[in-house]
Amino acid sequence: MRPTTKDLAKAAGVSLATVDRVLNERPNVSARTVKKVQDAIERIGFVRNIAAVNLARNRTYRFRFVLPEKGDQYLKELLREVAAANAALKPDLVSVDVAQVAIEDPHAVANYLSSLEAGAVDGVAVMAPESPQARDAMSRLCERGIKVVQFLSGQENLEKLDFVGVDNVAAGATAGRIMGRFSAGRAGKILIVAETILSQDSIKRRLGFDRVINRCFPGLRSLPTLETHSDLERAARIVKTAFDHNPDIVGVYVVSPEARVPLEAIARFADLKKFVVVAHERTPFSEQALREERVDAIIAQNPGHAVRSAIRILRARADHLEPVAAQERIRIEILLAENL
Amino acid sequence: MRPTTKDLAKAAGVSLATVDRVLNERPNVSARTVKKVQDAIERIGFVRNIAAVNLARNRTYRFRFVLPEKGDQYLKELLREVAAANAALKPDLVSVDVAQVAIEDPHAVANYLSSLEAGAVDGVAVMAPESPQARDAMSRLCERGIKVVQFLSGQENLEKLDFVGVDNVAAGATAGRIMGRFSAGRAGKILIVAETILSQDSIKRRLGFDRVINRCFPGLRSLPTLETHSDLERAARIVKTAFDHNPDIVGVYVVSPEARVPLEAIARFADLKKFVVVAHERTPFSEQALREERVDAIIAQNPGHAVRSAIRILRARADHLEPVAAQERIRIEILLAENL
DNA sequence: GGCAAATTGAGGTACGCACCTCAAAAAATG
DNA sequence: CATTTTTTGAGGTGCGTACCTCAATTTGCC
Repeated sequence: MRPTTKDLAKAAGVSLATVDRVLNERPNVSARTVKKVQDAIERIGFVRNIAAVNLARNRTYRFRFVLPEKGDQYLKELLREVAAANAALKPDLVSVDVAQVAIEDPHAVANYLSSLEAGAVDGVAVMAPESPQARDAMSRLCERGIKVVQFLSGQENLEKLDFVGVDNVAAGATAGRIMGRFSAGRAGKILIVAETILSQDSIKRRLGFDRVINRCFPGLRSLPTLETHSDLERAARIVKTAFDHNPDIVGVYVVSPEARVPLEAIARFADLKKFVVVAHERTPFSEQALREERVDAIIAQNPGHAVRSAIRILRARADHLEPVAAQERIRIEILLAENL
Repeated sequence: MRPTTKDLAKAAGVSLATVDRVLNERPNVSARTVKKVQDAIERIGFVRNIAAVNLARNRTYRFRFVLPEKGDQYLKELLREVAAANAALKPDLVSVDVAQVAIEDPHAVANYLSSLEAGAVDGVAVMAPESPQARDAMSRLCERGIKVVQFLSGQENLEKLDFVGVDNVAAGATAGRIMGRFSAGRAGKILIVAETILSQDSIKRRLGFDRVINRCFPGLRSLPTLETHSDLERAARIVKTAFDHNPDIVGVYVVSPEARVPLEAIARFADLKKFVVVAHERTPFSEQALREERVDAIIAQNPGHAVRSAIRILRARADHLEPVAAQERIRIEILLAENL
C-alpha cells in the first residue's frame, strides 16, 4: 500500500500537523524536525497524492492563449488545438480559452496583457513578436502572480520566461539542408518569400537557412527576401518580377508560417513541381501541396504538441513545480509525403 | 463555480443517490430518470472531477512494459524513458515497471504473459514480434481484465488491441524518399542491412523502402537484405563481400533499430561519408554519427513519446475511456544534423 | 385492489490531504 | 528562576465523489 501522510507522520515520529507544516512549508518548524520528516519521506518513499492535494485545495486552473487576430490556416489549427485541449482537460479542472489580439501592434498587446487581473486568469501563453512594450507587460504580469509562457514566438527577450516552440535558426538551417540536398547538385538561385521581413522569427529562419546554403551548397544562392504582406495580388506581382529577373531559380523557400498566399501566387505563372519547394507549418493547404508534389518538404512544429506543452508548463509553474524539460522540447519536424 | 454532483442532483430534480447511480451506471434506474440526469448534465455543463473520483475510488494504476532481454542502445533509451515516466507519474498514482523477456522466443513471451495475474498488474505494453503464441496470450490477458497495448512492434495481429508505434511501411517509404533525393541523381545500388530478416517490422520497412525507390528513383536498386544477427565480426564479413561484389553502391540503409553494429562493420573498410546512409532510431551512436556526417538521416520514432503514449492509452482503457487518437499517433521523425 | 418488484431518496462513511484552532510542551530569553 | 517565544500535538472540517444500507415510494402485474 502506498504510504499516506499518516504513515509519514508515524515514520517520522511526529504528528500529522507537523507533517503538514513541513510538506506545505509553513513557518514555525525547527530545522531538526524538517529533517526528520524529509528523511522519513526518503525512507518510506512517500509521494504526495496529487488528486487528494487538488481536491483539498479545491484548485482550478484558468489559462489563456493570446493569439493573433488575423491569420490563415495555421491560426485555425491553433484555435482548434486549444479548443480540443480545453475539452480534454476539463476533468482535470483546467480551463483554457483564447483571446485574439492585434499582435502586430505592440501597444495592443501590452494593453491587453495589462488589463488581465490575477483573479481572472492563472496563466497566459502569449504569441506575439518581440517588442519592449510586450516585454514589459509580460514582466508585470509575472509580478502580479500570473504565469506567462512565450508561445511560438519571441524566445529572445526574456530568459526568465518559459518558451514553447522551436529554435528558428535551427528550423531555417533544417530547411536549408533539405533545400540543398533535394536540389541534386543543380546550381542556381533560391527565391525566399516571407509575409514580412520584420518578424524576428523569419529573420532567424533566414539566417539559419543562409548559413547552411552558403557553407554546404556553393552552387546555390539565396535571393533577397520578398514580402507578401498576406496580399495575393501584391505577392503575384513581385514574385513574377523575381522570376523574370532570375531565370535560374531552382528552389523556393517560404519562411513564414502561412504558405498559401505565396505559393498560390507563384503557381499562377510557374509550375511549382519544377522547383524544390520548402515551406513551414502543416496546414490543410501545405499538406495537400505536399501530397501533390507541389511542395517537397514542410518544416513544422506540431501545434497540438505546442499547445499541450504550454499548458503543462503553465500548470507546473502554477504549482511551483519545475516542468519536465525533456518532454517539453518542441521538435522541428520534417514532413514529406511519406510521413504525413 | 464549477457544478458538483450536488448541483447536478438539484438541476435534475433527483437525489444524490440517483445521480450516483446514473453516473456510475448502476442498475435499477428508470430510463426516464437517466434522461433527466443526462439532460441536466448537458444543461449545467457538469464534468466529473477526476481528482475526486480517483480519490474516492482509491485507484492506483500498475502498468508493465514487456521489453526484450537483449538489445543495444535503443533498448537502453526505452528503459530510461520508462523509468522517467514512472518517476513523473508517481504523484498521479501510476506506477510503471519493466519485465525483460526473450521476446524472440514466442513461448517465453506467452509464458510470461500467462503468468501475470490481474491482481498484480492493471495493464501491459508488449513489445514482441508477431506469433500465434503471443497473440493468444495477449487475448487471454484481455479476457482476464488486464489491458494490453502492442508496443512498437506487431501491429498486424490483433486489430482490437491498441497499437503504439509507427506504420513501418511508411517509415521505410520515408527512408526511401530521403535516400532517393539525397542521392542527387546518381545511379547505383543500395546496401540494405538488418539484424534479421525474420522481423515483420524490418520486412515492412523494406517493403515501403523498395516501393519508393522502384517507383520514383529508377537509377537506384536495392540489394538483398544482409543479416548481422548483432554480430560485429559476421557483419563485417558479409558486408565486405557485398561491397566487393558491388562497386557501384551509393547508399546504405540500415533497417533495424540498432544501427551501431552494421555501421561500425562498414566503417572498418569503407568511408561512410561517401555514401548516403539512412538508419532508424535515435541513439547516442546514431546521433553522433549524424553530427559527424557518417549518417545522412535518421528515421525515428521518439521513445519518450511512445512510452508516455502507451501509458496514457492503458490508463484510458483502465478507466473505460476512449484514448484521444490524435494525440497518440506516433510521428515518423526525420532527423538531420540541423534538427537534432 | 393487492402484492411483489422496481425505483428512488436519505444519510452515512471513506478516500488523502489542506487548513484551521487551541492547548500543551519545549526552547530561548532575561 | 520566571517569562516569553517558538515549536509541536490533537482534533476538527471540508474538498467532490464512490459506495453502502435501509426505508419510502412508485410501478407493473394478476
